[in-house]
Amino acid sequence: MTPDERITTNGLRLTTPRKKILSIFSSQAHPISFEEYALLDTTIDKSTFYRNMQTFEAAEIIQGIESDEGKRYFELSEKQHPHFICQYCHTITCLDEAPIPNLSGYRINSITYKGQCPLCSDI
Amino acid sequence: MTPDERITTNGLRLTTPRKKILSIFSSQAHPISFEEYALLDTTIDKSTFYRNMQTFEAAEIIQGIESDEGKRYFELSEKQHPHFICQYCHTITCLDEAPIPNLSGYRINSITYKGQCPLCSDI
DNA sequence: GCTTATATGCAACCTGGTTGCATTAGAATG
DNA sequence: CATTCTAATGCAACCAGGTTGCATATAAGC
Ligand SMILES: [Zn+2]
Ligand SMILES: [Zn+2]
Ligand SMILES: [Zn+2]
Ligand SMILES: [Zn+2]
Repeated sequence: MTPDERITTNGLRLTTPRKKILSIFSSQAHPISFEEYALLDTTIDKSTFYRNMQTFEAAEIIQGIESDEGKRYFELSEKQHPHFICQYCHTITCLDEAPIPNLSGYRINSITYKGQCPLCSDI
Repeated sequence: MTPDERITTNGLRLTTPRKKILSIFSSQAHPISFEEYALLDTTIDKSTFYRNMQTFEAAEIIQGIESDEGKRYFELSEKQHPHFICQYCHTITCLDEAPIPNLSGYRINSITYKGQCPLCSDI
C-alpha cells in the first residue's frame, strides 16, 4: 500500500499538504522533527503539520518518538523497529535488525534505547 | 552510599532543598515529574528543582526519562532497569527484572518501552 | 565569626506544540 | 460540470514545560 492509499483507506482526504508530507517522509532514513521537516517543505504550516501528525498517528501511518531534547520526531510506521538516541550527538538511529523482546502482559509498540553511539565512543 | 553522601562526594553543597529532593525521591517507587514532586514538597521552586535535576543527572545521582506526553520524569539512578510507558493510562512502570540487551558498538544508558500495560489490556 | 563561591528564589523569558476560528477545497451528488 | 457539505488549512493567539538573569541567601572553609 502506498502512503497516499493509506490516507484514503482511512477515510481521510487526500489534500495537497498531506501528499507532500507523506512524500517527504517516504524519502527519510531516520525520524525527523518539525524543524527538519520545515526545511524540506517551506510552505507547510506548523499547525497543519502537527495536526496531521496526530491524525496519521491515530491511523498508524506515522509513528512519533520523543527525543532526549524535548522534541517529537516522526517517521512512517512501516516495519516496526527500535531506535537509538545518542545523548551526546542527539542522532536518532533506526535499529532495523534489533530484536523486539517479549514482556508478558505488555503489548510493546515502540522501543527506545538511549546512550552513546559508536561515533561518539570513538572520540 | 546514602543519597546525601552522593551529593557531597561530587563536590556539591548539601543544601536544604537538595536534602528534601533526595529524601522524597528515595521514597518513590516510580519516576515522577516536577508536577508530582511539587505536590510532595510545596515549598520547592521550579527552577531550583530543574537546576538540581540537571546537576544530579550530570553526577549520575538522578536519571531522567521522557514521557509520551512531553514531560520529563525523574528517579534515583540506583540499579539500571528498563521502563514501560503505557500510552493509554500514561503510567510509568519500572521493569526491575527485564534484561538489558547488548547492541554492539552502542553503550546503552536507558531503555524505554511504550505500548499497552496489562491493566489497560484487560478493559 | 568572616569570606567567598555556590545555590536559591523570583520573574521574565523561550520554544515546542495546541487551539479557535474564518476561509479553502476535497469529495460526493445530481 | 455546478452545487453542496464537511473536513482540512492557515493564521494568530495561546499554553505549558522548562530555562535564564540576577539579586539575595547560605554552605563550607579558614
Ligand atoms: Zn553520538
Ligand atoms: Zn526508525
Ligand atoms: Zn495502562
Ligand atoms: Zn525506574
